Amino acid sequence: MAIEYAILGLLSWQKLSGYDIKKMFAGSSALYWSGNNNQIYTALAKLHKKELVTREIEVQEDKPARKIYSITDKGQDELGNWLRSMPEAPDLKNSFLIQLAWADQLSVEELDAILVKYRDEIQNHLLILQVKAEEKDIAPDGNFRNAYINPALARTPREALLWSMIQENWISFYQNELNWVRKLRLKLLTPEPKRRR
Amino acid sequence: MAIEYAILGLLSWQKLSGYDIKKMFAGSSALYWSGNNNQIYTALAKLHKKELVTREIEVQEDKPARKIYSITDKGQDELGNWLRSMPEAPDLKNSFLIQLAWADQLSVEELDAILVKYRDEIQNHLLILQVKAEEKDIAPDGNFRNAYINPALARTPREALLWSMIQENWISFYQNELNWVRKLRLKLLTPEPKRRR
DNA sequence: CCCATCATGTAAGGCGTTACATGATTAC
DNA sequence: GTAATCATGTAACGCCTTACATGATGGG
Repeated sequence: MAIEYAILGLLSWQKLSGYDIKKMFAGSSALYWSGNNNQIYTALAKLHKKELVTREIEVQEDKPARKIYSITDKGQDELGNWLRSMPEAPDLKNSFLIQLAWADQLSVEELDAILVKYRDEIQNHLLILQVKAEEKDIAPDGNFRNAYINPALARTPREALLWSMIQENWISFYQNELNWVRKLRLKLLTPEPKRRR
Repeated sequence: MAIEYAILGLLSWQKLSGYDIKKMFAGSSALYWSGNNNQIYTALAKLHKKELVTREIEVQEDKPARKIYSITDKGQDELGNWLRSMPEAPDLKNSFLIQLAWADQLSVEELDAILVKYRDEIQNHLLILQVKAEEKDIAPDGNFRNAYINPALARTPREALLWSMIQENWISFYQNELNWVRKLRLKLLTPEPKRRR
């Protein structure tokens, strides 16, 4: 369901092949789908059947033919309705918190070890994000790589603002997580003193 | 996979029926599974087959019989291994960000309207969380309702700290989200001034 | 020689949700 | 009378991931 709107959104931006979309999904965190997501081919077929997109075949020499998809007016309407519809709350699944819940069974050292591992994991994700955010994503041949949602490629100042705030949302999420681990480790080092009454 | 460990964790805390576990999943945000999750019955069957849990049947008058599950030593070992294993990064799926990405097609009013809806949605979730956090979750009959991961019911000071920090993780996530929307709305009201160089 | 890239797709499996089924009791 | 609670479970569906299949070109 959501993936179809994500694709429609991309196509409202510019015409793309399935392969292009796949690469963009892989290179973006905002689009949360996994790198090698072959769902998009079936999703595109569905969108085509519903007449929300049209497809033209671009034959290339030396390389396989590409199927280039464009959004139709009907598709634009459908997208517009979705954009105006009730936003859903984010869904966050953090299995680490379940791990932590029973971590009192671990020794002080073991507990700190997994906290450090978690911190490093988050730090890594944050770094990757920040590197991507700084990339000027237009390759010399004019192709885009991680162009999706890059503020430098936005069409209006407002769109640039939205896109940079989307990046910031991700960055602040990881930063919030880092602050939280730091605080937790501190508290574990210095157990809470008893309060006077 | 993850659900089995979540159940093992709960059973390492105390013996429970499938129905109990179901209610706890429904009443907790840390355990991210949905309210009417019947997966747990099949998961319990799997755990039983693997001999990670034992089951005893408690016959009741007036009410259907309950199957009470307890963790075995083998189950404890399995849980211990998982607790010490590499934590995974949280996975966050925020379809609202995809909505926002193409929201430049909306009017100023329409855009602000969905931002307000999103803010309210988050605020609601936060409130529910905070209310739950304040509940003293032991009902007069001695049964627990949302007892899972309630710091008041922790067995050691360290466990209480962990559990309260798990709650804080959720609260800070929503608060971070609220700050972000506030900032975005402000920026949309007062478009960015050009910088001097 | 092997691997990566380009480009499309199918098939199978895993995980989670929703709906359905049963059946008694209690509350509005 | 209808709904909710207690308590278990099955079946179907949806979404996503992984693996597999094809087949050419170009680089290390």
